[in-house]
Amino acid sequence: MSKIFASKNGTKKDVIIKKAASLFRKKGFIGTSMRELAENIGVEASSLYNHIGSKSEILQHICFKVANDFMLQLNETEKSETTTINKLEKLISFHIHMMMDVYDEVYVANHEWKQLEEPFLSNFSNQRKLYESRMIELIKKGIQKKEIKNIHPQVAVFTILSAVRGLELWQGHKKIVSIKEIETNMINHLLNGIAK
Amino acid sequence: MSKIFASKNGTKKDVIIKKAASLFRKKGFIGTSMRELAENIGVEASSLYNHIGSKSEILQHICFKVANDFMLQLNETEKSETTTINKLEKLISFHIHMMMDVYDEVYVANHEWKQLEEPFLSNFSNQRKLYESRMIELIKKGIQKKEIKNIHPQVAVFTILSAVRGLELWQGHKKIVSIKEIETNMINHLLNGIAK
DNA sequence: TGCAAAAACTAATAAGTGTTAGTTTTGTAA
DNA sequence: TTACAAAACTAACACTTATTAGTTTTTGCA
Repeated sequence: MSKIFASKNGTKKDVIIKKAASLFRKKGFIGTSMRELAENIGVEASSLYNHIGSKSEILQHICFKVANDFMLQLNETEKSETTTINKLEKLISFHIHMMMDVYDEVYVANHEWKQLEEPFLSNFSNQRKLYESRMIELIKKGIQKKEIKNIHPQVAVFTILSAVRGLELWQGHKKIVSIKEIETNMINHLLNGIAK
Repeated sequence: MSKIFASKNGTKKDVIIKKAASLFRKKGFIGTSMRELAENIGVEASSLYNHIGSKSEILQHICFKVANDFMLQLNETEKSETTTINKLEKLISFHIHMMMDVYDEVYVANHEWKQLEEPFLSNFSNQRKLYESRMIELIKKGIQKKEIKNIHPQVAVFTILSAVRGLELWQGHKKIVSIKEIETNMINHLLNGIAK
């Protein structure tokens, strides 16, 4: 059944999660009811449970998909043989494109992950901390190699991550300023401030 | 009644709003029930309505108090006769201290303002936009005076605002890294990247 | 065409929501 | 001590919540 449907948009589960991401972003996880989600899909609330286990499971899917994407990119960047500044540039660029391409999902992962239930809450929180500490290590190496000024690595990482996270504020301004322009300006701003 | 109480912590309304800010930050505006808030204060939910008009009114108080504080500081900074870089430094410093001193309130204003009802929602949204555009003007003048590189002012403002907003991530790390250290590092990072 | 499975439906559950009405307790000042 | 007002209480309202059970419809394949 519905194979054509599936080949276009993925399984119905995928459709539900996609729509949920959009609603969770706009109204929050708690602020979005299963009835509202169902109505947006064109189905009764109870029918959703033929495809998903619970409301919380939807949030898990969204958050861990995003976390996984960022982790994979970090793995790849760490492996690549290039300068530290170049690695940071790659990471920042990836953040920017994720924020633009899968805005709803990234936003929800950033804002609603605290609504996850255990053990997912701890798991997600640990992944975030791990991501941060690996970026800190990256900067430390850059300082050792004298590519980067003698700054406080942790503060630098938080500043960079916060700045790119704030790209969510750009939603609605995308027509006025091109993504490319945002990208080059932000990378310059954030890396000129620390590069030697 | 309770005049001693009042002189210490302000009116009972103030106590309610303070506790609400703490809960709203941890569990979100919708995620916090009036019963839960009441229990945290040591009272029945209905008793809260002797001091506040509605749940929504609490959120209004929090959001507009914060917005007002930032606006006042911006007014003062604009008036002060100093370099543009110095003005930006002042503003960034103010953001950092607000985030550290009234963390709950600033966090709630940043994350939960979308739950405001009209006309407060529009009012708040307009204040944010006004704040941004006045910072953009500041940077434009800095470029004219050749104090600042020829960057995209809007991107720079968003980058700075996002970075300082991200200071909320520092909650819990405050003991490890001193505020002063965070402050000087962030200001250098954010201003070295754009100063000529 | 008939069968089995997938996915929709209706109806109900138990719990929780903000808020109000009406009443009782508490604290202050005369 | 009495009177008044502030602020607490109990109980209830009318809804909304996520989720389940049981049933019917729809679908794809043999």
